[in-house]
Amino acid sequence: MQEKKVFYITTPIYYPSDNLHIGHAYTTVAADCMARFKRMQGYEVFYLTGTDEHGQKIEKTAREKGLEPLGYVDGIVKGIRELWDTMMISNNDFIRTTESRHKEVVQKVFQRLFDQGDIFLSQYEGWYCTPCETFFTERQLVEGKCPDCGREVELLKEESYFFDMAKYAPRLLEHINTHPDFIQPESRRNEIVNFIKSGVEDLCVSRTTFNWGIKVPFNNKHVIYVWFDALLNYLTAIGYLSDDDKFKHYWPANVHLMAKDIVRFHAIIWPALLMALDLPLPQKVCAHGWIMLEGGKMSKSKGNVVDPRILVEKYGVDAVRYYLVKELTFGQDGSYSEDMLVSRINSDLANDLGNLISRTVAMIGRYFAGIIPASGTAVAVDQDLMHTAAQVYQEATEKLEKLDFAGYLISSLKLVSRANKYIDETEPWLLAKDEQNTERLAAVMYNLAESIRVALILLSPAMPTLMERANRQLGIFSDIKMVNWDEAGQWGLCPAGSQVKKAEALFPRIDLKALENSAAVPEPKEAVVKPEPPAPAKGEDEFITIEDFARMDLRIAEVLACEKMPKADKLLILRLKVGEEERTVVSGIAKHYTPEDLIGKKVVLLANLKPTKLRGVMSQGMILAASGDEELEVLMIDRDIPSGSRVK
RNA sequence: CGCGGGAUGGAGCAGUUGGUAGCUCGUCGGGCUCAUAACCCGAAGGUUGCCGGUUCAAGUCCGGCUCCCGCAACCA
Repeated sequence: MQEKKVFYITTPIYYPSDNLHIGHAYTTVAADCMARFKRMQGYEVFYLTGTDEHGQKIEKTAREKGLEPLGYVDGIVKGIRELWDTMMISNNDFIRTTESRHKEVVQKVFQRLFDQGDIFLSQYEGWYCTPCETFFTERQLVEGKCPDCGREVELLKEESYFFDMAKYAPRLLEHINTHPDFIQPESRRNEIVNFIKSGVEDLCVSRTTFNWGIKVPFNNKHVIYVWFDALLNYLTAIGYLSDDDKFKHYWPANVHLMAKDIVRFHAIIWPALLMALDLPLPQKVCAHGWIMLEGGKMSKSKGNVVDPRILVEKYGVDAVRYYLVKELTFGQDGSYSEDMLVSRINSDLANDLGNLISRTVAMIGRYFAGIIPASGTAVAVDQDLMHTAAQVYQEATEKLEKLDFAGYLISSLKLVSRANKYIDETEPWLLAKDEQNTERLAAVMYNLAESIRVALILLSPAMPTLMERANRQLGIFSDIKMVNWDEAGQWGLCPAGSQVKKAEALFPRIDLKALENSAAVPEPKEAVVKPEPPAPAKGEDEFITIEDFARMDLRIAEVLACEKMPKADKLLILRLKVGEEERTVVSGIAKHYTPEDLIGKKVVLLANLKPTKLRGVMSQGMILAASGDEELEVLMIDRDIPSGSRVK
C-alpha cells in the first residue's frame, strides 16, 4: 500500500430512464458516509457519482415523449443532481457519459483495444424481431416467437465488435484468489468465481440497432455497448488520458460500491478491461443488498416507488440518511416501510440521542448557568463511561473500514445509550441538592458533554448536519470543518467553559397516528372499481359524459374453463361464454385465484377492449376486479343473470 | 430443473474460524424526574422451517424436503 493518503470511491453511474428511488439513495448515501469518514481521517478523497445516459432504452423513452434523447436526459439529470444536493451528498465530481471528456476517453480506449487486437470484428448471431428492432437469445423467445410482440423472429447474423474477455479470465481468477478482499461480500465473490469458472465468453461491445451512444471511432455504423461506455467513467473522471498527474494520483480506486445486481459487470468485465489497458485493478468491488419495499412488490398501480425527496422534506436529511445506512446488514437485503423509518427515528434519534443532548443541556443550564464545567476526578462509573467511549470509537472505525455501515451506527449508538445510563447512575438531580457535591456534579456534567462530543463526531459521516445543529446548543466545536475523526478517540477534548443554550429538539418525536391521517391524503389509492363515485372534482374535465361511458361494452360472462398460463406466475387463461359467443381472456390474477375458484362463475367483462397478445395467447377483453395494495377480488354476479347481459 | 436471497422468541434483524442463542422495537412489572409522555432496571417469550448425516459438541458443516421473496417474462 502506498503511503499517500488518497481515497477514491465511486457509486455506479445511474441510468436516468426513470426517477431514482430509495435504493439509489442508499448506495449514494453509504458511499457518502465513507467519503466523509475518510475526509475526517485526513484523506484526500475523490468521491464520484454520475449518470449513464446512453442506450436503447433511453432513446426509446425519449422518443415516446417526443424529445431528443439528450434533452430528455438533461431534465432527469437535473433532478438527480438536486436529489443528491438535498441528501447532502458530498461528491467531488458528477460525470455524465454524454460529456465530451468521456466520449473521447471511450473512443480512445476502444481504438486502443482494437489496435492491440483485444477488440475484433466478428458475427453476432441472434434471433431478430424486425418490428421491435431487437435481438433475443434463444432462451428469451416465447414459443419460438418474439417475447415482446409475439411475431415471427428470424435468425440473423450481424457484424459486431467483440472484446476478448476470455483471454483475461485466468488472470482475473488468479487476482481474485490472491486478493480475497477484492470482491465483497464473500457470497458475491463465490458467485463471481463460479461464474468465471463456468466459462467466460467474448463480450459483444457494439450495437447497430440503435444510435444513441458513442460511435465506434472507425466505423460509425456501430455504437459502443453501454456497459463498455459506462464503466470507463471511473477513469474519465479522474483524468485518464487527459490529466496524467491527476489520474496517477487517484487510481486505482479504493472502493466501487454498488447494489448486488451489477457486481458481474464490475467484477468481471471491468477488471478485464483494466487488464487490457494495463492498469491496476481497484482495491474493492463491494456489493450491498437491496431495499425491499413494504410487502415486497413494487408496481406501477401501487405507485409505491418511494421518493427520497419527500422523505427528506418530511423527516430531515439526517434522519433519512441514518435510517438508510442503519437498515441494511452488510451484503444482505433489507426492507423499507415508513413505519419502520419513523420508529427508528423515534427510538434511536429522538429518544436516545436527541433526548440525551436535551437533558444534558438542560442540566448544565440549570446547575451551572449554562457553562460547561471543568472535569474532576474520575470514579468507577466515569471510568466505565470513558472505556465505552474508547471502545465505541474503535469499533465504529473498524466497521466503517470494512464498509459495515449498519454495524458502524449500531456501535456508535452504544455510547449514546451508555451516557443515558450514566445519568441514571450518577443522579445529578440529587447531587444538585447539596452544595458539597458541586464538584462531583461538575465532573458528571463534563463527562456527559464529552460523551456527546465523541458521539457527534462518530455520527457525523452519516448525519452531515447533526454536528452543526447540535453545536448551536453546545458550542463545543469552534470550527466544525476542522474536526478530525481521531478526536473521537480521545477523552477530554471538550472545552470547559463553553456556553450551552437550550433550543428546539434536534429530532422531534414523530407522532405515528397523526402522520397516518395526514399521509392518507397525498397518497391516492388506486382502485379499479370504486364503490361510490368520487367526490365532485373542481373542474369540468374531471367528469365524463354518459356517452363516454357508453363506449365501454361491459358484459356478463360465464367462466367455462380456466387454466394457468404455463410458465407464468400471474396469468390465468379464461374461456368465457358471452351470450352465444365464446372468448379467451388472459388475466393477471393467478396470485389470487385458482382456476377452480372461477369455473362456473359469472364475471364482468370489458368486451370491446382492443385484443392483445399476452405471453403468446390472444386476450379478447378484460375482466374487472377490485384491487387494493395486497388483495384483489374479481367482480362476480350473485344472481342468475344470463351471460351476455349488458352492464350499465 | 432460468438466476439469486431468505426461513432464529409478537415484529424487524445479529450470530465471525462449530463449544451455554443475542440486539432493537413491542408486552408486563419496577425505578427515576434532569429530559423530546422521554431515560434506567428487571421479567416473560425461541425444541434456531422440516428430515437425515458428520462430530464429544451444529443456528453455524453436508445431503434431501417444504414454504416465502426478489430479478427475469407476461398484471389489458
